[in-house]
Amino acid sequence: MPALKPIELHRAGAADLIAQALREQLVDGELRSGDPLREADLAEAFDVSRNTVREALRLLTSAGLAVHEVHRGVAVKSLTIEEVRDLYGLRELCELAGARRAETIDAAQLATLRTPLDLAAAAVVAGEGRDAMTHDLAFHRAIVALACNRRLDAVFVGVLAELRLGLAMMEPSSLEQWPARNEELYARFAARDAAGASERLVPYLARSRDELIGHLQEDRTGRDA
Amino acid sequence: MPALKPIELHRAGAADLIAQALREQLVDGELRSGDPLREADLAEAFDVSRNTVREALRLLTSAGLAVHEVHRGVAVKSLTIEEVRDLYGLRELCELAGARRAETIDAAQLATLRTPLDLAAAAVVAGEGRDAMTHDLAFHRAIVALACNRRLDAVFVGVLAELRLGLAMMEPSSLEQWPARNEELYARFAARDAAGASERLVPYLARSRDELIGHLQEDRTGRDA
DNA sequence: GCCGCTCCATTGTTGAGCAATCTGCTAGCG
DNA sequence: CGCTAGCAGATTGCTCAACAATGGAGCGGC
Repeated sequence: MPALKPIELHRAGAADLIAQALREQLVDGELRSGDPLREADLAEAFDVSRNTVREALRLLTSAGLAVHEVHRGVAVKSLTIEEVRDLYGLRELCELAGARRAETIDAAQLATLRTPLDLAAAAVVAGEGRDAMTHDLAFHRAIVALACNRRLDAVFVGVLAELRLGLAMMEPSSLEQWPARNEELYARFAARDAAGASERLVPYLARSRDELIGHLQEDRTGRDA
Repeated sequence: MPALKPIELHRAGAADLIAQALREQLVDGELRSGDPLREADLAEAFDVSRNTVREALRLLTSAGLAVHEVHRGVAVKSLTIEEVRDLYGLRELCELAGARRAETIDAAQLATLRTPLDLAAAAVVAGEGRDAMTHDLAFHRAIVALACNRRLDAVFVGVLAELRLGLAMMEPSSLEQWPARNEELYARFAARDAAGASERLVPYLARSRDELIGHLQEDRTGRDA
């Protein structure tokens, strides 16, 4: 037999499942920045023991999605403007590393870029803002994946997860423009034009960053008032 | 009163302390790749409950320093050659991001590069290989810090921690050459020559990577025999 | 030799319990 | 009226003991 498949089952324990469930509530916007994550509540909600919840919260905390203050508990992290700037800086490093590989891209890799692009476009047409963002981010993840570095992928996934903390609470203003922008970017990859892809990526990210920062500033002034 | 100090106390819980203790045992080489981390043993050794140990192990695992297989427990991670390659790829991205800032470096930043360099040189003279490596890595951390991106720093610290898993088990072969290499690199920063710094950084890292990979291959063949 | 079985060590998870600490409220004081 | 001290409730930090679930090692039969 040809060695069936070395697939790692990576079975998950309860704590992992709960952490994942909370992550999903984060991207769905059901949990907003600053919301407290009380152990007793979660234990009852998920019908597990408080200890298991604590393990799940440790996972979220070390993933950077929540903050933990001793004797005050865990709360959904709220991003500062400086953190957003740093996250986008790191995001740019990751994506540029992927873009650099555009020169040697092959058909299969191009397809991994194409798929989320089509899904995102469909979601935009359907007016599903949240789905559009999910697939848009998947497109960018595929760009990073071109660098063929799993560790880099892991970092990027973490960065996106944290960014979603902020992105989840804003309606993207220019949703309709995304497909055109992404197509333009995709065309550079299809043409194996690494420099062109990079040149388009940087202002793309800068604009996204400024949009999020602007939103945070609005939110902050609104909160102070 | 002028707002005493906005210092974050960041008090640590028992789990954090244990995780830190284990981290230190890792860099000191007391724990080697593959060593099992049994909950009961650690609970007794640190005189805490098994639950607290579990939390600490979760932290180590999500930091990438240990692996966790359900119902089989936690063990110190052992790096594959591919992972080392990926880690060095990511490390290069981080350090190049710092090197790019060499053009605008000021005297204070230059001093942050100088200090670990001197400490490393002293350790080499004293024949303290482990200390030499610690300070050498601090030098590289200072390079990355030039990028003024805390998130990037955090990623880099994680990368170095994982690399130490491999570095801890080998005696660096060319220890005496380090100071000269580092001085050469430092000179490029002092001269605000970003391009020159990058050009020297890349082969420096490549050599370090190949040394580690070579050591891993030796070890692997040795283990199979 | 190989297959299945049993036993043992270890992990996964629970639930209760208590000390430490934070928070908000109230009472007393100037 | 404003302010501080302190009390009470809520919440977390950590422990302990228990039991189920699982994986691996050893063992006997074929």
